[in-house]
Amino acid sequence: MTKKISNEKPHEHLIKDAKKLVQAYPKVPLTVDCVIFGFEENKLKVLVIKSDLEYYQGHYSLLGDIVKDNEELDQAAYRVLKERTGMNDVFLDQVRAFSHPARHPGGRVITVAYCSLLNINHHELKIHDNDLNWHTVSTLKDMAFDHKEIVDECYSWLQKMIQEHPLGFNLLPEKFSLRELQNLYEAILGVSLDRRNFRKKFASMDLLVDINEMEQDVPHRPGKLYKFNFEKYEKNKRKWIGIDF
Amino acid sequence: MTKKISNEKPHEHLIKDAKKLVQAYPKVPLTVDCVIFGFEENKLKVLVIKSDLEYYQGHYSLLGDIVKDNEELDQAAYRVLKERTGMNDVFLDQVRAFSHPARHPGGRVITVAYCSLLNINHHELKIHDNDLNWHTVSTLKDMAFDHKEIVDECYSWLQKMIQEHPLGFNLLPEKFSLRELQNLYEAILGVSLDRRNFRKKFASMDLLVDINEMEQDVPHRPGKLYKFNFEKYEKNKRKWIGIDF
DNA sequence: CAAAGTTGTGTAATTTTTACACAAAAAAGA
DNA sequence: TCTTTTTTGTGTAAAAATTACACAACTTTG
Repeated sequence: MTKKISNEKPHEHLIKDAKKLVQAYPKVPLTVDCVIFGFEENKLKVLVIKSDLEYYQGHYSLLGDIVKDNEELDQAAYRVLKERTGMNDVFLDQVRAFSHPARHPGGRVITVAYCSLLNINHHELKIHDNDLNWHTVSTLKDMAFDHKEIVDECYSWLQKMIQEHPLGFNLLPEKFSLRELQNLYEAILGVSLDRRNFRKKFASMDLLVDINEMEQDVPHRPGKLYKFNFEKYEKNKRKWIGIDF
Repeated sequence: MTKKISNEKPHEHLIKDAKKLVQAYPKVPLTVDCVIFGFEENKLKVLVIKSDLEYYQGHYSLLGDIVKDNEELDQAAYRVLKERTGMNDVFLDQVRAFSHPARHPGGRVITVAYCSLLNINHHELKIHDNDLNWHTVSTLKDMAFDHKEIVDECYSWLQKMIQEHPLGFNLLPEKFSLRELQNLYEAILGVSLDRRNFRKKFASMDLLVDINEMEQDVPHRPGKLYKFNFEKYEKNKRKWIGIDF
């Protein structure tokens, strides 16, 4: 009944010209910023560049760019990544938007932060720019804009994500030893883990493939090398149901 | 050494005028959209409104608005919430940005999705607009724009979050029975849970306060009422370390 | 006052997590 | 080539968490 009445009501105030509507919207400059993590010498690193703003002279900044007309945010982030590192097919995920009106000294700019993980020693990785460098995350400070806040947020995001998803492998070479894997977890989570339990855990997941190779050129007894079986993981991804807080 | 050289290098190409730089940036219209969840008759609901675009005549749309000049995204989302529901102090969290170039028929509009949880029966809740209504999440379809995709994403987000954080309580009255709490979890997660184990779990958390009241006006034996102890939760929030994927 | 429906509770079995130590392998250096 | 150093690789027992499962007491309804 009620439905009928509302259906019969003439559609007053319906907007016919969507284009005109959108043209009247206020517009803001929009950028993406990439927090590109790497892992080297048992430390989590992030790729930064010297700010090109005089205002932030000497401070580091994240790699970012404006979002182009008709460009998706993900696309823009991939573009930044490709332009700056030469890398394709890198893990990348949106974290969140940062919108403080005064976050940019040049006026309002909203940015969407992306988190990316790559292997610092990947042969295709090309860091062209001299001012680009891998900075240890734990010693970062005085960044340009709100970039420190963005890094902090992405770092927290990463800490949570590597416990729930096999992201960490993106930071390692394709072949890695269990020790390297454990070092990665320990460095990122900032804890030390029991070696036997760590190995048992990964063994029970049955997602590491023993490739029958050993580490080379290590100054100690070499460990076995493994690959991560991404296909198997994708197939068996388990839906976790539980309540825990 | 290298450091010294690069320090001595004159700071060529430093941008002096940040304002001019930003003025040259392309700009895009930006909106927020709120996925406002409620819980009623053991079903998860979402607040929707008939689209005011002729293009989407008859389709439901989320509650959203443009982001104003110098307005933070969070602020804009709170404003939408306040204007549409009359509610303050409601749980609200950013989920992610949606940026498909063709997501709006009027041209490019990027939107940032927020997820909000409120008690449908809260006495301060005022749904002024006749076209506003609470729609069961599971039967939603044919929404305007990419709003169905946004709802789906927020629903997934909610399923994950209620397992890790005590968000669910925002959907219930201040005083609730364990049965109501369990119904909430079952409805949102789409599973059925063992009653004894569910109660044991919450009892072991020791975050529910027995307020020595009983349910009123229920057509069966009334259950005890509880409140959630948010203060205690905030104090004892545990940092979970574990690897599980 | 009987019937229907719901609350509230405990225990045993299973699974998962934690803590912990030693022998074998390889490299480095004498 | 032998000794030292460092790291790999492995199992078990205790503790904790999760799961499965049934019955009596209470309240409402008719």
